[in-house]
Amino acid sequence: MVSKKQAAKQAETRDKILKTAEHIFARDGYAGARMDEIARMATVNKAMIYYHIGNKRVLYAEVLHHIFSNAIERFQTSIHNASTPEEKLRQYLRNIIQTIGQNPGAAAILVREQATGGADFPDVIIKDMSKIIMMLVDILNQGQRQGSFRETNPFAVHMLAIGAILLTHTSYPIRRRFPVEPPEIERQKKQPIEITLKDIETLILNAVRKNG
Amino acid sequence: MVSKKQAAKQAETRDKILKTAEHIFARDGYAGARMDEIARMATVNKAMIYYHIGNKRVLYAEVLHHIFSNAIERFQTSIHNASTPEEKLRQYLRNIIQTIGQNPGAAAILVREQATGGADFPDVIIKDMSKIIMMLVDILNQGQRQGSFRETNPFAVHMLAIGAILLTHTSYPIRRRFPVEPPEIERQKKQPIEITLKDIETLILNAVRKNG
Amino acid sequence: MVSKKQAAKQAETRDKILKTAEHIFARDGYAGARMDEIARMATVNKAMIYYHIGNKRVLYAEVLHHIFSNAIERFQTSIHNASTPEEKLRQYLRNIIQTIGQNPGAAAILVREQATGGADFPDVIIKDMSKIIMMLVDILNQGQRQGSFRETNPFAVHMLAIGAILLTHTSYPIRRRFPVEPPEIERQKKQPIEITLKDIETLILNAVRKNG
Amino acid sequence: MVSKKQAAKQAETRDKILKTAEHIFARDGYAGARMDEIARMATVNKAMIYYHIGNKRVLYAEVLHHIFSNAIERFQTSIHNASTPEEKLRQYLRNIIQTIGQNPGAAAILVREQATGGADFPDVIIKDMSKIIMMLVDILNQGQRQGSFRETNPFAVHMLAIGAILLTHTSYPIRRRFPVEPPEIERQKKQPIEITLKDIETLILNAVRKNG
DNA sequence: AATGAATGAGGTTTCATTCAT
DNA sequence: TATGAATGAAACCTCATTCAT
Repeated sequence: MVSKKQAAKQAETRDKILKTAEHIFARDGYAGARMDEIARMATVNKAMIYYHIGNKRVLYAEVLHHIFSNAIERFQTSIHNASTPEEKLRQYLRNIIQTIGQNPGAAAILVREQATGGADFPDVIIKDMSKIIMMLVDILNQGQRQGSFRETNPFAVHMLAIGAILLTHTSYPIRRRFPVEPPEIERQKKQPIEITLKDIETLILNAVRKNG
Repeated sequence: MVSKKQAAKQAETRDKILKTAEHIFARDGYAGARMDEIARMATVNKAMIYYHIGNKRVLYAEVLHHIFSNAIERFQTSIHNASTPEEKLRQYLRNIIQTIGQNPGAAAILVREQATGGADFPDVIIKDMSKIIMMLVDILNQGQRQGSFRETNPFAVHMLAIGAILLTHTSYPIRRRFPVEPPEIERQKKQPIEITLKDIETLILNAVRKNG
Repeated sequence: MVSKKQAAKQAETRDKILKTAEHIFARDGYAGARMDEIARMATVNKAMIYYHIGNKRVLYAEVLHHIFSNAIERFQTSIHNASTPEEKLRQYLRNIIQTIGQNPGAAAILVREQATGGADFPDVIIKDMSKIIMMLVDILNQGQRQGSFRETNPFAVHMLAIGAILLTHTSYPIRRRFPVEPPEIERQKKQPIEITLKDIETLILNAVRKNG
Repeated sequence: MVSKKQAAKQAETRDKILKTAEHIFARDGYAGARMDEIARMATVNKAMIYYHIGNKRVLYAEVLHHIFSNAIERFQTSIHNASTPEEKLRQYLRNIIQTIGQNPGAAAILVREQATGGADFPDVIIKDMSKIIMMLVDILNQGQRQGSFRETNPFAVHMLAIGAILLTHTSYPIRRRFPVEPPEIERQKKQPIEITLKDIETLILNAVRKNG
């Protein structure tokens, strides 16, 4: 007999834990994260993590899952609405940018995972990522057939997009430390992340389109 | 009075440690790496790491330094030989590709460090990275003035280049796990890393050139 | 919601650790003491020391604090009850003797700390020691004004008292190894610690009183 | 065939090691002392300590021996020159004071050793200390028979003398940290060690003499 | 005699996980 | 459910001692 109130509270606790865990995993990586700190920051007893979720690995998987299930869902919708391949590609890139932007910590976790060779990536997620690439393949193919896109290697385009977006996010704090000289460059250096991302979008479109 | 033999052996030991450490840090990250394993894999007594180099943090810093001082040096040379801005940019990209390709583990470490916000990055290295960007700025400016390049945001171009190259390297193991359907895509998926990188190079050139 | 039983057990664990630590620190000194042994002798998991108290330094400081706060409290009470300065001085000495006698290990720790120049002594304790000296100063002054005590240097008297008492305690095991000749001396050598202390008390009174 | 020069240099090295070791052992105690630091401070290769002297225990024993053989020798001479028991006692106390004063570090080591129960004290030294007590016994007996001294417990007198002198030396740094109030006491607190020792001498004489 | 390198045992501390209440 | 206490494995680091040159 679990009352609704209890169920709600339980869900809330679970959520608090996951959100905190995402933050810590993003900051410290899997090995660097401490169950103690996660519990403390979530104002939850350490044993409760084990009770509600499971051990460190499970918690990590859950965090990944949480990030992705949230993200991919929102992702797949808005592309069909676009008409031309160019518009679709633009939509596609904006989706990725938005998705990553809305999940603070997600970028860092993703990037780290890549570095590990993704040994900890659950298959579900791999499958989801694969779907995303296939969507890109479709868009590029369509554009090629219509004559508006060049012939390109979709994996290379994918690397370009994801790599640049992730790096832009994760390198942001470092970038501010760069010493640069001419004042005009200094201004560009300080520009907000969104502008850089917008320019990346344009560059990728230029790279793919037949002639700008 | 230290014999030459001893001095040589000492350098060798130091080197063995650093090389092994680079490998392990790349694979497991800072927190995940184990001093024990580094010592074992380097076939060196654990205490020797502390004797020759220092504690874990120092070892890590040394590894970073080793990677960068090796890399950046090789880097800055070959660009002046190129004549046209396009050729220079190509040279520039190939240099980055080569440099990262020749330092196994460097990519993973770099990428992780980004994820941390680079808190552990020594200033020297930041300065070096800055120099690399400034080189890119010069090349892009020159191309613009000559009318062969579009007007671009150099930071965005930098993110595109470094992000894509790093991701291509670090994601290589994951990529092989992608399930993809049409056999022609499957073939592309399996293509060696060098081909993807070549295609990335082309894409970036396209993105920057006025009209391909 | 912590049950009373748990709270009691917690206090008990803390106490067990502190008591054992006092013993070990007294026997082996700070550097010589082993956290392992303290844990084993206290029948407590090693990590519990860190959980309940802290690292080795903190444990040591806690032990010092424990000794002193226990001691000084009991100390300051009984002197006011005495009437004549002579009686007060006697009371004072007996208090010190008792206090040190009741804290096995305290003497050794104190003595060692002196040898270090007390670098590790918390200020609180220094202050407490200072209070004790000031009490002695008062007693001696009062006796002088009344004409029953000689004019003396209170610091010298303090050294005499504390030095002799501490040494009597700490040197007890060594003393038994002294080879002495005439049987009557041998008998004195073997006398229990309390008799020596009593005689020290008398000697100090004689040293201070105007004429025995 | 060892040349004289070599022998001299060897002795010099030995001496440097012993002197440094005395200093370090005095400061850090046996367990706290580090062979590394001793070697470094003596500007001697670590292995040389083992070559010239032996392992840590042996080094420590050697330091103790060095302190005592130097000290006790000088000690036993000058007492016979005195005529009255009172003069002899004064002579005796001054000898102890001087001996301890001239061996910086000796006091600290001695005091620590007492705290350990002197487990590491060689028998030779115990015997020497015994001789010193017997000298005191003789002086006190003589004085009693002549009617100038009270009947006293020689062990108690010995504790008084040694305890106070050692404590005065070892506690000197701590004493300066005592907060004391009336300016006249403050002045006394700051007085040099020699004055306190002189006053201790007087106090002990008063304690033993029949009527001051 | 002298040096720098090496060794191995052991010391302090941390941390994921579980237990008792 | 929730808490503080407990556990044991292992991680980092140190240090006395020895070796090779």
